[in-house]
Amino acid sequence: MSSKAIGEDTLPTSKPLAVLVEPSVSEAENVAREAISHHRTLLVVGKCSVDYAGRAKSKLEPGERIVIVKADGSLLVHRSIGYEPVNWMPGGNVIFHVQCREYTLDIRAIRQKPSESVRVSFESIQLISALSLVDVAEFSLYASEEDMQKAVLLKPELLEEGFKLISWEKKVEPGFIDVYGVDKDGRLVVVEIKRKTAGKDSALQLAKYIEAIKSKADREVRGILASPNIAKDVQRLLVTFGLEFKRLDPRKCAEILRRAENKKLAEYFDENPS
Amino acid sequence: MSSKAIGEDTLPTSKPLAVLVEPSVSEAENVAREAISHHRTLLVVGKCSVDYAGRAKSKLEPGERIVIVKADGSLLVHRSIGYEPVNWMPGGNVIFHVQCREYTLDIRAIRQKPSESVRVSFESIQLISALSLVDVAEFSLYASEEDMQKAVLLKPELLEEGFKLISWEKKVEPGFIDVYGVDKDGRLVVVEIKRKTAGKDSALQLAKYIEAIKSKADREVRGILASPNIAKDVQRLLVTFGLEFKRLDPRKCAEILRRAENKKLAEYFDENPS
DNA sequence: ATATGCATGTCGCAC
DNA sequence: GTGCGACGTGCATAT
Repeated sequence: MSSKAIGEDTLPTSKPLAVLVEPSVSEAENVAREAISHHRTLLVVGKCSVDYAGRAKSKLEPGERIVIVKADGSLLVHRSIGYEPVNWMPGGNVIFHVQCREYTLDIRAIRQKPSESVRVSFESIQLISALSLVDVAEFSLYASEEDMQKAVLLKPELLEEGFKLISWEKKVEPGFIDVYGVDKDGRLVVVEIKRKTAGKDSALQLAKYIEAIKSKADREVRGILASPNIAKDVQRLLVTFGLEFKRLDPRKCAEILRRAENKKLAEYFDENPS
Repeated sequence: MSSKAIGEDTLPTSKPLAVLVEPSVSEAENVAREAISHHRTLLVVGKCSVDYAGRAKSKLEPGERIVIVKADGSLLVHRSIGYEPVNWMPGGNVIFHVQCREYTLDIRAIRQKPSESVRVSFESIQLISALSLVDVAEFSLYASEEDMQKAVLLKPELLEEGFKLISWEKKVEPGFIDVYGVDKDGRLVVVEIKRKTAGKDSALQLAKYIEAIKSKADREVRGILASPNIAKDVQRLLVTFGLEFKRLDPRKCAEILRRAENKKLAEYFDENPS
């Protein structure tokens, strides 16, 4: 989970490779050409028009915007309002052409599959900068295991249609069962929840719980391993023990909790401690 | 369709309100606070970490990124690669807090509905700029009427299920029928295509075509007005003449043409000139 | 390679 | 306000 790059703390923050305020288009051309050819990040603020042709066609009359060209070839044109770029090009196999015409600086981005192109034509530039952004940090989007359990308790149908909750954190011989219930056919179900990719230990743990329940209830008991994913070799284990896997998306769980309004939920769980 | 703002050509391009290269966090704080409170555009490049909590949760460890805060309250955090922002806040009812802590500049964006917040914490800043972007230009995304007709000819089901093409640009007394065919029940159908919002003239023209066909064929004839939209008062006219409206999205049409590969399509139409 | 489903989707439009 | 569909959706995953 550690995501610090080696030397990240010891290296000083990068300086901009270039910053020009109100340059001429030809001065800006050099910066733009260098930045794009060396796969740096290019940042341009200026008055420009934009034409797009490909999956559709579009025309944007002159106005002052922020344009970003990234190292991977993605291009963004942002107006003064709006979350979304008004024009763009997703990164990938994108070819750029930087050209200084009479009084304009043109940046063209072209890609195949789908075939489309964007041309940004600057008639004046307020600010241009070439940047060498150092960013190797990890981005993590998550819900905690507790969050995922709460989501399942709130919406048991996340596991399967017709699942009815009996209890949670149920004490059995080997430990605590995350979620316990019955399926639509009346069979007992033991659920083991894992926040991330489930390993062998999860399957083994689940198998033990099931044995514990079976020995007491003397009924058919299903076991469901609910996690975002399972390790490859766990699949065999599931088959061996007759267990099932249910993919559970932590982001989806997080969204469900949001919708249920965490505050009220917390009260509910405080008042009903398993 | 003209979209030039009054005075747009006579006013000089805006100058950046502020541009600071490698400022201290406290210097940057002033710029950020001013820009946000006056609903300007704020542009920051620097080493930052980002935390998001709301519909989901996310954590982004320190790295150098581009951060934009727009006049409408939208916030974007862009890494060195990728079309999409790694973190963001859509514009609208967003409240910002700018705070200079010991050695960091924090920018927090908070909104309700859905309840979520993003905090960007800068530990160093390469470049910060407050901008007053003048941009009143119109953005138009379109397919030509010819494109829309080609799309309908390629995919008649755009009009309705079971529509069979008979001909196009068919000559009748008052002029040319855009598209002519039969519906799934064998009734004749006359289609009038408009690239933009259809006015009364479109409905009247369509009605004339239908009369012309009826007088010759002596069969039931349906009339469909296909366009992105119809003017409010046209609705009454449609009812009066027993005409129908079918919404036709020019962007969708443009995409259909793309998929059909324009080149081959052009050949086809050249070889089959109505 | 294409087909399918999800997204912190966002956004616009009808009800 | 709320729900529904479209998007130059983008993007990942499964086939």
